[in-house]
Amino acid sequence: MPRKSAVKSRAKSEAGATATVSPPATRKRRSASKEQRRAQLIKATIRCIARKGLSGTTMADVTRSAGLSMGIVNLHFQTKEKLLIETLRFVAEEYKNSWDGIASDPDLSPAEKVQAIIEQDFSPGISQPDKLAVWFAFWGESRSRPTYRNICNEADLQTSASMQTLCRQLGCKSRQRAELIATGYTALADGLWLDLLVTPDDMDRAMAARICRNYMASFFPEHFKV
Amino acid sequence: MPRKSAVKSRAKSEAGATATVSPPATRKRRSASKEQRRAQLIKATIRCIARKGLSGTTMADVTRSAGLSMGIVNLHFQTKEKLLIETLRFVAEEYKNSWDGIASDPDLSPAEKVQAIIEQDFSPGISQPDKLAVWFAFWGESRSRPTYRNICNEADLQTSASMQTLCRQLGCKSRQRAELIATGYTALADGLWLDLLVTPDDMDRAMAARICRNYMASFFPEHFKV
DNA sequence: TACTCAAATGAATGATCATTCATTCATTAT
DNA sequence: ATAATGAATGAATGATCATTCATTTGAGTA
Repeated sequence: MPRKSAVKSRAKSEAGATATVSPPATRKRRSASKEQRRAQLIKATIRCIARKGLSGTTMADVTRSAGLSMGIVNLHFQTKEKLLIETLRFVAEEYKNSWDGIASDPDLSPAEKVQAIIEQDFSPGISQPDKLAVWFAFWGESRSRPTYRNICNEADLQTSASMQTLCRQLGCKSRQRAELIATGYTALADGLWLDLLVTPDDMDRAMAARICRNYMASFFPEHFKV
Repeated sequence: MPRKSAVKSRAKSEAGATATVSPPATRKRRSASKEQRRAQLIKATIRCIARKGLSGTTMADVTRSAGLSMGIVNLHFQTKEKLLIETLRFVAEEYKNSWDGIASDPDLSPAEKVQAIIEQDFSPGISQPDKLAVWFAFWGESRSRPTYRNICNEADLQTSASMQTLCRQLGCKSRQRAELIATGYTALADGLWLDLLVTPDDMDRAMAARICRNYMASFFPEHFKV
C-alpha cells in the first residue's frame, strides 16, 4: 500500500534544500540514546497522568507532550501498558533509593535518620504533586492489577520494615510495639500525601512534616521536639 | 415520538410467528421503583470498580452485573459519567452519615465518641474492600476531575473538623494542637485504609484499629488504653 | 560524496466501548 | 377485556484510541 505520493515527497525535499532553516518547527535529534528516550517518555507520562488522570492519558497525549511522534512508544516500550508499568517503577525506585540513602548513612544516629526521613518524605522532590498523582493513580487501580500492586508494595513494605528497625533502636521495648508505630508512620505519611494531592489548599508540606514529627515525638519524647 | 411503522411491525410479527423459537432466558420483572433500579445499578458499579478498576469498568460490565440490559443506564442516569458520580456520592454519604450518627449521639462522652469512630472506621461495613476500592479509584483520578475531588473532600473536611472539636473536648490546650492531632488522625485512617486495600495480607481491620487507638492514647493517655 | 541502517514518523487500521432509539412487553387504567 | 403507558431491551452507530508498518531522515562510515 503506497503511503505517500511521489509529488509530496519531492516537494518536501525541495523545501528543505531551498529554505535551509525553515518550516520543520522543531529540529529533531535522531541520536538520543535509548535510555534518554525512555526517560523522556516516562517524564512525559508522569506529566500526563497528573494532568489528565490515568484513564484520560492517551498515547497521543504522551508523545505530543514529549515532542515526539506516535509510533515512538512502540519502539521503546512495545505497548502502552509497559510504558505505564515502567513509569510506576521509575517513581517507586526513585523513592526507594532516596530512603535507602538515609537508612544506610553511617554518620546519622537513629533519631537523625527518622528526622531525615520525615524531611525527605515531604521534600519538594518526593512529594511533588505530579509524582503524588502517579502514586495514587496506580494505587487506585492496584486492586485489579497485580502488577501495579506488587510494585507499590515493594516500596512500602521495605520502608516499613526499615522504620521498624529504627523504632527498636530508639528504644521500643517489644517487636510488636515497634511494628505498631512503624506501620502507623507509613500509613500516616501515605494519608498526608493524599491530603497534599486532594486538598492542597488545606495542607502543605511543612504542616505534613510537623504532623509526622508530632507523631514521633509522642512515642519518643526524649528524641524529638515538635 | 412515532410509535410504529406499520410495515416494519407487520414484517417482524410474521418473522416471530414463523420461527417461534425466541430465547427468553430470564423473565424480567418490569416494575421495580426508580430508586430501587438506581440502587441496583450503583451496587453493581461498586462491584465492577472493585473487580476491574475504574478504567476497566464498562457499561456492559455494570449492566450485566446488575442483570439488566445495556440501555438501562441511559434511562436512569443518562451517562456513564453521571452513574460514576452517583456511585461515589453514595459511598461518601454512607460514610458521612455513620460518622454523624456517632458525633451527634448525646449519650456518649468525647472519649467514647472517638473510640466509637475508630471502631466504625474499621468496621466491616465501612472498610469493606469493595468500598475502599471505590474511594481510592476516585481519589486516584481526583486531581484531573474536580467533581470527584469535591465529593471526596466534603466527607474528609467535615470529619476532620468534627474530630478537631472532640480533641479540644479531650483537653487539647490550643486550637492549633487540636488541628495537628485531628488532621493526623484523618490521614492515619486514610493511610490504613490504603494498607487494607493494597496489602490485605499484612494488615487487617483489628490491627488498623489498634494503631489508631495507639495514636490517640499517645496524645490523651488518660482517656485511652491501647 | 555516496551508501547504509537504525531511529523516527504518522496515516491507516481495527478493536473497544458509550450511546442511541425502534421495538417489545408488563402493568395500570378504562 | 382492551387500550394506554412507559420501563426495559439490545442491535446498530459512531467516536475514541492503541497499534502497525511503509516510508523518511540523518548520523556514521567507507
